[in-house]
Amino acid sequence: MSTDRLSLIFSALADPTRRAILARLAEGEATVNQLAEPFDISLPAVSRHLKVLETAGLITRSRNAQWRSSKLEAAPLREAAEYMDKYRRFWDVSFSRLDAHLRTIQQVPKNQESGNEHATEHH
Amino acid sequence: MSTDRLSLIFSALADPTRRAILARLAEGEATVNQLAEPFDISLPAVSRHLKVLETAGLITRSRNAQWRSSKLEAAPLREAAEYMDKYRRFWDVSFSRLDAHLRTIQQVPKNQESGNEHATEHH
DNA sequence: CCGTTAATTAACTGATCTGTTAAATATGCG
DNA sequence: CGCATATTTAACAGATCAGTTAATTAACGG
Repeated sequence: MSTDRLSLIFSALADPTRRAILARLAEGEATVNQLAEPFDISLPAVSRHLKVLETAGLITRSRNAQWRSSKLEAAPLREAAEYMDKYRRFWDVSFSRLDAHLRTIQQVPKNQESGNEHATEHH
Repeated sequence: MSTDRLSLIFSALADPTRRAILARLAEGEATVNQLAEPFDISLPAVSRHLKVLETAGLITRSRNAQWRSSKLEAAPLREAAEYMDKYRRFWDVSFSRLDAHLRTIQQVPKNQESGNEHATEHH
């Protein structure tokens, strides 16, 4: 029984259909039928995927008449990102406590417009 | 048929034993027996976990006499982190193109430090 | 060689996953 | 109410998963 949060989150993310559903929800809330539309699988199958995502905390759902709207929830994604961050030093050659510290106090300006700013919050 | 890289990575990470193995490997290479030592499961079970991690690209293995050493590999973790990063705006309230721009030119310091809550990985 | 140690493979089991179709439930509306 | 629409639940099938024990392979060292 792997009922710990991270296991729930990672196994929810392990399915491509569920990741596609999350990607869709990143653009806004949607009903089950709307979410099912791009896929070749039955509605009950989508319903079960949503249940998995809900159990992992990746979505919340509300009812509006006979429609159930799904909404992306951030917390578990953040949790997963924080897990990855523990391993950042293994791939980010420019990552070290010293380097992070320097970036924090110096705020080295970036010429690129890719707002990739994980220097301020984490470590 | 979910043989895509991200699915392999996330399902490898979905198991707490495998995450514990990765955590151990973050401290350095180790043999199968050394990796198996903390767990109550058989050696073949650990061997299979290593196979899963290897298939996901999360470790590589080398042979030294009768010992097989496992080594943590960064690329898949980075890949997973980059996936998460696409959703960063959903949890990081201070994250947006505008906000990143403002931080770049204004140098707003942020010193919030969150404790490392999920340190225990074993089951 | 032979015995020992390290690790994997084989064969099997029970549980969980992903999908199906059919039936059930929930809600709005004429 | 009674029908249509949206969604979930039930029951089932096949695949994959995580574990076991027993057998096998690989390499070293007397």
